[in-house]
Amino acid sequence: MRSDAARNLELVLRTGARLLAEDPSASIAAIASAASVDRRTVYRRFTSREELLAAVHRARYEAVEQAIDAARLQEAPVAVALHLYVEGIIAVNRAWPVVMRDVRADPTVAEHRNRLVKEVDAFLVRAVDEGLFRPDLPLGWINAVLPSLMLDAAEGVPDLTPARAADLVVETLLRGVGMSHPNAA
Amino acid sequence: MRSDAARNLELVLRTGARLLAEDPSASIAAIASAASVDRRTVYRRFTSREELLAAVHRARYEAVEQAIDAARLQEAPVAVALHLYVEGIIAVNRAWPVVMRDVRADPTVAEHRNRLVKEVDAFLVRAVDEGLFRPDLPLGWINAVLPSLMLDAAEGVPDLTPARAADLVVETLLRGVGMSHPNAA
DNA sequence: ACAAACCGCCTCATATATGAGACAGTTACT
DNA sequence: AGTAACTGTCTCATATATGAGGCGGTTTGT
Repeated sequence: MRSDAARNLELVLRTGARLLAEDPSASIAAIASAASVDRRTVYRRFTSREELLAAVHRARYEAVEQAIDAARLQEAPVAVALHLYVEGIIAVNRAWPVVMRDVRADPTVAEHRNRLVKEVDAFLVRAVDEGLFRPDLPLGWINAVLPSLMLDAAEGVPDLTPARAADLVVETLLRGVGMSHPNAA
Repeated sequence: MRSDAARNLELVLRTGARLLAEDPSASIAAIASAASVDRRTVYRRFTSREELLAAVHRARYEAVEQAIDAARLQEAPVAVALHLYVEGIIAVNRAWPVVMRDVRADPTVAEHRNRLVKEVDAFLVRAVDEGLFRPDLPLGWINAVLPSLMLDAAEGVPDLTPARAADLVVETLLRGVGMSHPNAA
């Protein structure tokens, strides 16, 4: 592939992620226009709209995979792994702000996603076993709350660096935002 | 309005909320079909698609308003008000599962929403003042986290009643899901 | 039972998004 | 400099969603 083509491809993917996050039904024309590229250029690279969507999701999940690998979810101490994971995902959420909703679209993407979800699930179980999380809560609860918090940190407090935002997420997750706990006062 | 027309209207609104939550670009035809009603019936009641969307959002925010009023955010003790508010919103999220994203659509709806947001903001400030929440966090953080948690509680743990789900949200919000705090063990 | 309201179904017009073909002009590598 | 790759533009076909008019039949309220 020629270098300018590669640049355009990257640009289309990133612009697509951004626009689709704001409006999941953004048209190819709108994406192309926002990327300062002709609509036809997009259609030359991706045969169909679905293909572009799949490519954007793929880009995102590759970034997620890198973050997961870097967090060493199975080997590192749980507290460390948790922080690394959260920080990585916050960065990914900012770089690839794709909506999580219609993930079931492409089968390859779904499979990729399921593999990563399984890894995180295993980590959460380990975190409970090793006493980081309370075991008396519905298992699905932490699983639901953690991604929400990471999304809030990515979008809700954009001034914070990923590292500081991760501090906030982990602290909120583990101890909450209430006043009365040992480390307060 | 005739009674059967009222029933159909209600049905369309509820079905619309459900479908639009799953897929914000759901067509009028899809909504009508899911509501076992002809497409033309919808268009008779709502001149345009925007109008239907606005009506659905209006229905949701009226329910939110009821929940806020019932919580007595300014008079009741903060802990009580918080719990009542959370429980009410969880119920609303289940009854009117509208996406929060494109709220900026209709001006009347946006205005309505802003008024409610302001009320909740004031309550959160009071909660900090009265020592329920830690004051050393970005003000926007609790504001971002609370709605996410209420959404997670509505969708992520559907088996729990609104009251039990509210317990979970409040406890998670105030003390987190970590192991080491005074009430554990 | 009767009049009005309402619904379902047909049809039509319009707008917008998708996808592809062809070709001239420009840009990148060797 | 020359070749291959790439892009922009124009055009066309197709599909789908929106919105509205009209009409016969059904349901509701009195």
